[in-house]
Amino acid sequence: MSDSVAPFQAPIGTHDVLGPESALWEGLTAIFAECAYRYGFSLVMTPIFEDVGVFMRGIGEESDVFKKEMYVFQDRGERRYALRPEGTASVVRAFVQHQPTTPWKAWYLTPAFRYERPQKGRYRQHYQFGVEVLGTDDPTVDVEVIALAHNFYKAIGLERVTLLINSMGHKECRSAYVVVLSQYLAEHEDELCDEHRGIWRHNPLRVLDCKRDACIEVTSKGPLLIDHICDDCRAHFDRVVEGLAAIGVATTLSPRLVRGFDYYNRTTFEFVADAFDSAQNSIGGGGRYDQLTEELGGKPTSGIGFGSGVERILLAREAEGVTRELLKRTLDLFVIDTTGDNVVTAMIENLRAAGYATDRAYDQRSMKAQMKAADRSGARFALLVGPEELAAGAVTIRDLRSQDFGQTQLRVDRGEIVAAVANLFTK
RNA sequence: GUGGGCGUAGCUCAGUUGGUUAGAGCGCUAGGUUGUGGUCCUAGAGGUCGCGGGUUCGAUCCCCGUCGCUCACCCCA
Repeated sequence: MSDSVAPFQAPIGTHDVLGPESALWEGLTAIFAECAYRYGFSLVMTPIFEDVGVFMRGIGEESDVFKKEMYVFQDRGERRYALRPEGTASVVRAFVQHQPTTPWKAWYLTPAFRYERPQKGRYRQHYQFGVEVLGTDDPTVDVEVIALAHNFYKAIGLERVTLLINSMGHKECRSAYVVVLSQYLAEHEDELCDEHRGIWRHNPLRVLDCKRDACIEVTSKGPLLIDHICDDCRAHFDRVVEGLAAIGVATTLSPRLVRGFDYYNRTTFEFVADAFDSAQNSIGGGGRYDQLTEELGGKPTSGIGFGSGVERILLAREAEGVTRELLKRTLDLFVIDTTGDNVVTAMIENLRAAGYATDRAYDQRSMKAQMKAADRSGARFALLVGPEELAAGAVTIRDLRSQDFGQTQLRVDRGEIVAAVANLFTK
């Protein structure tokens, strides 16, 4: 700590990830990338900030996320930019800009920013894995996107995850339904929760998503969107549900599922972590957005995507008590050197070049201190070089897992080290 | 944006119904023992008790403000 200046901290609602937790992040990322790869996706990277219009047109001017949670700023050229609050809009903008051949399948890992009060599972900067498919409205792709997510959760050890699914129909279905719903809500206005009683007209669909008993009571008896979608939308939805059933993915029809971004139509879905008892138990979700490319100035192109919050995945894993390691990140070798000779530095470089994760102590510490460091490093073997070994051109190799305090250590010539180590690891 | 809880060593936390030099465990450093590590022993470093103001003879403890953390609401990943 400094004498005069208070130490800086990460901004509110953001966090640093250090080891050993960061190994979990590496593992999740590797597994997600592998899942995406198996489904034929390739990585897409887009800027974390975009013209404000991308999100205004994308997630919708009227959405809460756009109205009160955007990080908007002006650059020196007076351009109005925003940090991305979610992944889809930017990726679709990139699609419109570059017009890759379709179907275009892209996956990403990105930070997302929302200006809101942080709490468990909710941050100002969080991370999302996601995939998008542009250029087809084949229900098969809906099935595959959902299956990818399903398999990803399974691969990282989550078992108690429920898939909620609904269809929002297309634009015309929805506006017709809103009329019916509004009529119904008007008749039952005084039964709604305090929050929605006065303002439900502003966005009737939101009432469906209300978690309060009063609203649930009313809407559970009211008209359902799924019953008011057109035949085409219904057929599309049925194909999705049947497709999922055919590959053994269990679905829970959730007629009241309404997601927060305006661009969704037809298939919408959400993955809920049952073990994570919180209002933030939604670990991922997505849906179809067949009008979004047009909103962003492109040709009409169907699209569907899925996003999942990394922090919430980790909370869900914790809640389920999943302890399975995702990625082995342990040291192979720790070199103890009391001579400070460059011969040792060269030897270590050789071991690293041969593929062994190798660390060492610095600052010419005592043998005891270095042995202790080796022990705590988690390395499998310690390689010791003292004055005696240096003079003899040799190294002492010691198994740090054994309890015998070095009675079985072996000594090899420096030139034979890589071979000797390889031999030890194959045992 | 609104409301609750919290803020003491690197980490996890005690503690003082306000009273002289603020504690523990872990970690860290040095030394001893162990054939050169994991156990054990000894010693040591490290704290403006978040920050600012007030009450008081005296505040880490009480009051106010502020910043931060945390949890909840709205909404979302």
